[in-house]
Amino acid sequence: MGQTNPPFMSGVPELLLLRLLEQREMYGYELVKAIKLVTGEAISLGEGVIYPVLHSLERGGALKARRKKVDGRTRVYYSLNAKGRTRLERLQGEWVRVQSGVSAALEAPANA
Amino acid sequence: MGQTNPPFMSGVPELLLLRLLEQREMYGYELVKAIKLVTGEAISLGEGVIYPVLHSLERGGALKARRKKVDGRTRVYYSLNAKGRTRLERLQGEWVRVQSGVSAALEAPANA
DNA sequence: ATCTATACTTTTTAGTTCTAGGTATATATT
DNA sequence: AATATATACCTAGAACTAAAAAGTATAGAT
Repeated sequence: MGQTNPPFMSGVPELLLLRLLEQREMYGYELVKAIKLVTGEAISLGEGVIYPVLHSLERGGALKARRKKVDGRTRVYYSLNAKGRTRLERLQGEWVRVQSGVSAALEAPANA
Repeated sequence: MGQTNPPFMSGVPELLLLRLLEQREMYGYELVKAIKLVTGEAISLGEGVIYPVLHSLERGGALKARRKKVDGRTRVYYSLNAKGRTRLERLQGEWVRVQSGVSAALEAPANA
């Protein structure tokens, strides 16, 4: 008892973050802009979504953080480590599964 | 104030229900099985998800309910009305938008 | 007699995401 | 000089969904 699964469609913000960080290290504010960009404006996640996810991924050992001073401002750059790559693969697999399922439902005339 | 948007990935259970009911009238228990079937087991929504959604859609005027007695058991058949068809179109459009956005993010090498 | 499948329902809990605020520095504008 | 905008971080609280769990009841199979 007490063992609950996360909502079946969740984890997309996380998936997007991990996918971007797989390509190169980035900082939070940069990720906010990047997500809007790569999704063609389709998805827009505010800082209030991004930062908490970054922190929880770091706590969970999926991300490594590195502070860097640039132009007097401090940036926190995040990069994937092994655990993060595993997690990315898992989330990506789940997404493809769900996405395929929904597509099937939408396309199927579903009759003889 | 007080005006909040729904989570950007939500509404998939609703979308699936509406899509199935667009094809023919069905009852709750039937929908539970049908969703598993048409999504190729990718998505499995329990009765605790289906019934509340059906009720709220009915209250909102998107669905019409019709009770029917079959073999001593009572079934509540639901069918789409105009409002439901509009809602289906909107949700489907949203889904396609988000789905495309995520796909773009997953596929993009995103560099020069 | 018991178990499984059908059929509906509601309550509680868990979890994510959204909004809205807050701090602070640098640069551009008026 | 003052103000506005962009950068960059952070968090608390609210809103909302969906999951789990349990409950009622009938029919049919073992």
